[in-house]
Amino acid sequence: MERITIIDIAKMCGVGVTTVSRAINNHPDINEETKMMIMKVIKENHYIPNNSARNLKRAASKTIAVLIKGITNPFFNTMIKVFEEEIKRKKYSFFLQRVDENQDEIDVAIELEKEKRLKGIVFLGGYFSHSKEKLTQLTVPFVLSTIGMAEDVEPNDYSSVSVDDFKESYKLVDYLCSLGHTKIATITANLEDVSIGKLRFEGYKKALADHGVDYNADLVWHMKEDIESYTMENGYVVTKELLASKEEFTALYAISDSLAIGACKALLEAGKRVPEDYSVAGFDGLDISFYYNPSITTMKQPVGEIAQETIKILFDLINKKITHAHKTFPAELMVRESTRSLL
Amino acid sequence: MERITIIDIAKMCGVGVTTVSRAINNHPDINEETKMMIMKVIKENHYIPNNSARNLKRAASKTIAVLIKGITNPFFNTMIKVFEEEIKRKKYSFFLQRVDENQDEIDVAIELEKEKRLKGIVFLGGYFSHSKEKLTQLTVPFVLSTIGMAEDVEPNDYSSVSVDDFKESYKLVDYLCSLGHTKIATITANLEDVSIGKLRFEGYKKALADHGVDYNADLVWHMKEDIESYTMENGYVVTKELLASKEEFTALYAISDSLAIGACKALLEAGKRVPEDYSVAGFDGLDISFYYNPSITTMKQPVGEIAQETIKILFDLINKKITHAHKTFPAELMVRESTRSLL
DNA sequence: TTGTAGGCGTTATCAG
DNA sequence: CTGATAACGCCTACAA
Repeated sequence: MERITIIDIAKMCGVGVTTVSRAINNHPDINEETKMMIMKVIKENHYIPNNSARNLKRAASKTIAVLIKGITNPFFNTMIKVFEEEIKRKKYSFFLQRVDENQDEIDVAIELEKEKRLKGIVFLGGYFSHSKEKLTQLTVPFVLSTIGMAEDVEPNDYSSVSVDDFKESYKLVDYLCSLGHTKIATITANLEDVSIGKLRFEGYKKALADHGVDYNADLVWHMKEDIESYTMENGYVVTKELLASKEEFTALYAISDSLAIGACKALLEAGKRVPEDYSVAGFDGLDISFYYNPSITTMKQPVGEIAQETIKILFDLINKKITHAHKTFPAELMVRESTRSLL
Repeated sequence: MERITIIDIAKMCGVGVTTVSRAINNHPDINEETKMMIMKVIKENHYIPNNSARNLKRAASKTIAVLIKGITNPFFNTMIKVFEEEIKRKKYSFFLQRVDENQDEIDVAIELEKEKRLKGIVFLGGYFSHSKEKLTQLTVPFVLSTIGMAEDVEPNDYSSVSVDDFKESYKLVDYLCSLGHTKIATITANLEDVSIGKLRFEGYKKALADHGVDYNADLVWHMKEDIESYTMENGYVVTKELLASKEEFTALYAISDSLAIGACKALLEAGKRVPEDYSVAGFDGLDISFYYNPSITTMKQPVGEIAQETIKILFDLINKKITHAHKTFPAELMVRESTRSLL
């Protein structure tokens, strides 16, 4: 099968390559009729321009890439949809790239920026702890969406949109305390975690402290390293161990809804009732937290708004209206069936 | 910020571009020392080769693309992971591309094939009804994984791996009947559906017929068009309508687990018990079907095996061991808490 | 409105 | 082992 190129089309049409190029790219300087004719020939011969060649030649394309780390996260789907809509509305094209858990997203971004002549980048998920030097290798505007940042990164070096994980986590545990719970177990990230896992855990500790509840390390359980993190399975397994430990508790705070659901399952399987025997709360506000039985009390992240604001900031950056921006949205406490008052 | 190219690197190293190229691509014909030196300069200057230029020049790359339609489907994640592992194990690189619901996957594939010089393609999800003419525009091997095919497409024109949706759906409904259920409502696809939705529905009808149960159109409910299909929300809304209709039934078969969960929620909210008042069954075998309360009886698709076989066939195609192949895996009936016997 | 020719950054060829 | 140089397929001055 011969590769058919723009030159072939030009020959078939008896015109120059320029004209064909113009027909393809909706260039104004072209006769409508010849354009029609060319397009017809193109269709008939199933000619498709080679993107590599285009990108190579083009000085800049109007495309925005979204790099997503940990495609597992269920609420990314919603965000991606919003990104796509907003980007298309601005007449830019949209490119989604998954980046592996153990890949450096900045490296991927740099490569992609050159390859596709990107106008902007959105980083979704994962954890950022790159040096300023690395960050400045990115020559196009970028925004971090729902991403944990290392504390030592200069806020002036990047833009971000997210929820205040510390504060919102605090609110949730505060709510649990206000229901009279004092023995609140938690399923949280590993100790080395420095991202949202840590923030949510800090919120937990602070809330307990503010309620005069002594911190009890025996109530703190970490996700299993050998199971994918933040999954139902992880919550399930950890909760089984928690139960087996005979440690007393009246409420369980899992730092994600998926963990919470796994926890509920483990509780229910052990013949316990939720919330009669144990209150359970999650975090994120996934759809399933509503559909689960019992429905799960959680902090709902305003994913749509986060996504929208991300794009807004990105375009402000592109249009040089701003040099950087940080926006945090409040999460919403969804009080549902899985928690009850002890008072 | 100046774009730095291979030529710049060559100059800085005092060597020719060829040598630099060799260093980058691990070509054997190069002195280890000069290679070291060049790599060092590359690192220091953060030089990154331009992929567009590479793809343009390269005759063929060793990359396999996976085109996925409807990223929403939760079990695709598992499959993607397997694809990635298997492809990397074969020393090929892996490229994942999402294709929009209303985009023609073949068009995307053709474009990508040229751009990236693909060696093979996996199509995941969606529905296929392309003409032979269209299919043959694809000059590289491809395999359809978990995809519904129109009946009029020549099996010799493509390869596929999936579950027999008709047969497995039949088995599930057969099981429901064997529990003594005769009034089995179903939440299914729209009438125009010609893909897995139709197949599963046909399986439902056949099973009823074989058990001598009269087909009752009033028990057949279709997903809402204005809500994303196969979602919990869709199952939830439809089931509310079903309940409001006062139509009598003892079991509900939703053609996906997500629909089934939405259905359960609607039932539970209405004060009904599952399975005491209504048995509920789903299809797919998602993780959540196990974690839900009650756990959902379902047909579990062997997603890992399907993914593995997909890659195996793809490489057989690439190595010209075969010209096409079709493989169907059996699904596994998972009898769980959401269904009960009437006998 | 149309065509010619040069170059985008790499890799492959082929001669040193 | 190394280095010019010609493609790869397209876009875009510039000239016609």
